Amino acid sequence: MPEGPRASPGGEGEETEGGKKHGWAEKAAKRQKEKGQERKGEETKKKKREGGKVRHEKPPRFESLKEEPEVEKTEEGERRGGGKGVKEEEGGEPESGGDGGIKEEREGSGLGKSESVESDEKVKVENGLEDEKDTKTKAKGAKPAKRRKAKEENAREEKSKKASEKLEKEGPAQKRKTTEEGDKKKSKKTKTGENEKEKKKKEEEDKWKWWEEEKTEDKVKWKQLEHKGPYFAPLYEPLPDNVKFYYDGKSPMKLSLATEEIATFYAKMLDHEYTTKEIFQNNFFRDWKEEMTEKEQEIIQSLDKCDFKEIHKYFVDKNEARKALPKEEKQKLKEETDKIQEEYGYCILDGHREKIGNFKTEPPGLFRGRGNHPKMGMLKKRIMPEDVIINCSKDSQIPVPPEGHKWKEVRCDNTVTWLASWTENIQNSLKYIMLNPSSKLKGEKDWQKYEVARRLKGVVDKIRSQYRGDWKSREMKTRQRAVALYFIDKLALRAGNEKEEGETADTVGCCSLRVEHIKLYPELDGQEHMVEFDFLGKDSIRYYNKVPVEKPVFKNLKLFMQNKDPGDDLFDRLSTGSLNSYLQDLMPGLSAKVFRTYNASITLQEQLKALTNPEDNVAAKLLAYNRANRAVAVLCNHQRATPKTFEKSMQALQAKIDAKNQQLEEAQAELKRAKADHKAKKDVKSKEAVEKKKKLLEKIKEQLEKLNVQVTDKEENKQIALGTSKLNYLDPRISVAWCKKFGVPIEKIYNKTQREKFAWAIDMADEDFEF
DNA sequence: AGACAGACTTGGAATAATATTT
DNA sequence: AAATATTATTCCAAGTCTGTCT
Repeated sequence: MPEGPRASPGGEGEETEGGKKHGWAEKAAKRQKEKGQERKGEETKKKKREGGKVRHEKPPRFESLKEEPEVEKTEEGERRGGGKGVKEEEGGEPESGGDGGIKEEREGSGLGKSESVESDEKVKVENGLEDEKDTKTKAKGAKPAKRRKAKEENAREEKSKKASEKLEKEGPAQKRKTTEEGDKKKSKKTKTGENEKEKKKKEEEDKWKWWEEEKTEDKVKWKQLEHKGPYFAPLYEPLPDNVKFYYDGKSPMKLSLATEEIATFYAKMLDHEYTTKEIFQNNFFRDWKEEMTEKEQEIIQSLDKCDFKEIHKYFVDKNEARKALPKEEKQKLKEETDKIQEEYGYCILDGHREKIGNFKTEPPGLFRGRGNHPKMGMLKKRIMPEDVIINCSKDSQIPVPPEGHKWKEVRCDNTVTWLASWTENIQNSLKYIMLNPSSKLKGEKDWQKYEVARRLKGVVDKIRSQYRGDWKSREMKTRQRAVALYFIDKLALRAGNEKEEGETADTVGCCSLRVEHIKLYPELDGQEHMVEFDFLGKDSIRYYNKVPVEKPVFKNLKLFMQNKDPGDDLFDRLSTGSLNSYLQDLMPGLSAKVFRTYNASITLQEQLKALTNPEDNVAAKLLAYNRANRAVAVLCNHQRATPKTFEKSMQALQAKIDAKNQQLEEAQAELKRAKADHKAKKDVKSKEAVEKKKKLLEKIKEQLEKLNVQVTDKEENKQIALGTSKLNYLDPRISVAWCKKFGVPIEKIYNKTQREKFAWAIDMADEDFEF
C-alpha cells in the first residue's frame, strides 16, 4: 500500500543539554545559539539531506500550458553549458541581440570548433561560475548564524522591555478599570432587550455586502475595531492522585505541578508516531528537564525509564467518557462553547459585527513540526496575557485582561488587520488573531487576489515570450530567472524562499531547488529533454514529476548544474526577492505566487468547459466539476494521505453496486413479465403495471449510475486533496458561474462555511462570468 | 542591495459534528 | 440506539512577500 505523502524523518539524534533556569525567550535563544555553533560546518548540506526522502509517485501531471512553438532550431539555442556568451556580470561587450555571438556547441569535448574568442570567454564564465557559487554558499552559511544572534538579542531586549513596561503600564491599567465598569453596565443593558435586538442586528450584519461599497485603496484597514481580546486556554488541571507516574519501574513518583503538566503533554501523544522519533524524544526531554525541580532532575535521567502509561490511559479514558456522556450533558457543554464563541468570537469592525477566525490562544503542548523538523517535541509554552499585544481602536472598549493580569501592550494600529498577537517560543515568530474568511477584510483581499490573477491573464503571453527569449540571455542571472519562471508558470511551483538551515525541515521551492533535486534525461520514456523533479516542498510533501522541457531549458539546466555539488543551489544567482521585483516591473502586483493562482483558475475554467455536458444529470455534472477541481489539485501538488478507511469504504460501495445490479436485473425481468402480461390482457390495469415497472427500472438505473459515479470519483480522489485549491486558488466566480449556467445548486459545490467565505462571489457573478 | 521582521496566505492532519448503517 | 462512515471545522505549522532599515 502506498504510504502517505509525508516525509519520513530520519532518526538522527540531537545533542542534549541540561541547563539552569532561564526565562523562556532566553532559553530558546540560547538553544538556538548553541545549535548554531554545533551546526557550523558540522555537516554539509548533502550529508544532512540523505535520509529525508520519500516514496510514492504522483499521478501523471496535468499540462497547464498549451504547446508552444519550439524555439528556433538554430544552433544557438544549443550552446553548451558554460558556453561563451553567458556573462556573469553585466556590462560585457554589447553582443548582438538576444543570443548574438553565441555559436554552436558540441556535446562532450568542447574542443575543436570553438573560436578563440569564445574559448576565452568560456574560461571567464567558468571562473565566474565558481566564484558565484562560493559567494552564495558562504552567504548562506553565514546568514543563519547572524540571524540567530539577532533574534537572541531581540529576545533579550524584549525581556528588559517588558520589565520597564511593567512600570509604565500603571497608567493603562487605570484606564482598564474604568472600561471594566463600562462593560458591566453594558452587559446589563443588553440583557433586557437581548434577543430580538441582537437577532435583528445580527441578521442585518450577516448580510453586509461590503463588495457593493466603494473600495478604498488605502493602507488603513479599519476605522473602528472593538473586541474582547483572546480567549485563553484553560489552566492545567492536576492529575487525580490515583494516576501515577513511575520512574525506572520503582514506586510511583509524585511530580511537581509544572513537571507533571509537561509529562501529560507527552503522555497524551504516546500512541502517536511522533513519540518514537529520536529527535522528538530528545527535544522533549531537554525541555522537560529544564522545567523540573532540582530534585526531579536528579532522579529523572532518562526518558526511556519514564513510564507514562497510567497517565496516557487516564486521558484515553477521559476522552471516551466524554464521548459517552448523555446527550443533555453534551448539550450543556455545547452551550458553553457557544457562549464563549458568542462572547469572544466576534468583533465590531467599522460598525459591523464580524466573525473572528481564531479567537483562542494556542494551548501549551509539544511542538509538532512536519516532516523532518529539527524542533519537533520542543515545549510550546503557555501564552499569558503578559505575552499578548492587543490591537483595537482608541475609543473602543479596551478588552479586559484576565483578573490579576495585564496585557503586554495595547496599541491602535489601523494599518494592520490583526486583533491580537504574541510571539511563539519555538521559532520566535509572531502569531496573530485575525478575522474569519467571511469577513470583509479577508474577502476583499481574496477578491483582489483573483483580480490580480486576471490581470496576469492579459499579459501572460508577453511574459512567456519574454522569458523564452531570456533563455538565451548573455547574463547568467537572467537565464536562471527565465528558467525558474518557466517552472513556476508551467509546473505551478512555489517561489521557494530561503530558509534558515537547521531551524526548519529541509524543504524547497523553485528558487531554492538544489542540483540534487532534478535529474536530466536527454531521452526518457520515448520523450526528449526530460527533467525529473524529486524534492520535498511545503509541509514536506513530496513533489515528484517527470516533465519534458524545451530544448533551451534543458541546455540551461545542464549549464546551471555544471561544476556544482548535489547540495548546491540550482539557481545560485536567483532569489525570490529579485524574481519578484522583476515581476513587479512587468505588471504591478505581480509576484511568483500569482502564477499559481492564475494557472489554477484558468485550468478550472478550461476543464469545466471541456468536461461538462449540459445534458448530464446533476451527479454527472458534479463529477465533471470534481474532475476539473482535481486537475487543479494535481497541478498544485495537493496531496493527502490515503484515508485510513479507504479500502473498506470502497468495498462497501462496490457491494452496494453489486446489490443494485441485482435489483436492476430483477426489475428488468419484472418489466418483461409485465409487458407480456399486458400483451396478453390488453387491459388498463396491466398497462399501468407496465408503466410502474418502467418507472422503477428507470429509478434503479439512475441510482446505479450515481453509485458508479461515486466510485469513480472516490477512486480518483484517493490521494488528492481538493480543499486547498478550492479554498485558495480557484476564483469562486468561475464555480458560481458554472453552477448558474448548468443549473447546479451552489450547495452542491460549497458547504456553509465556503458559501460564507465566497458570499461576495456568489452575489456578484452571473452565469457568463469569465475569469 | 541585502537582511529582516512583520503580516498575511496557504496547507494537511486532527478533531468534532453529522449522516448512514447496523 | 449504537456503531461507523463521511463531512465540516478547527488547529496550527509553514509558506510568500513587502516595507524598512542598514
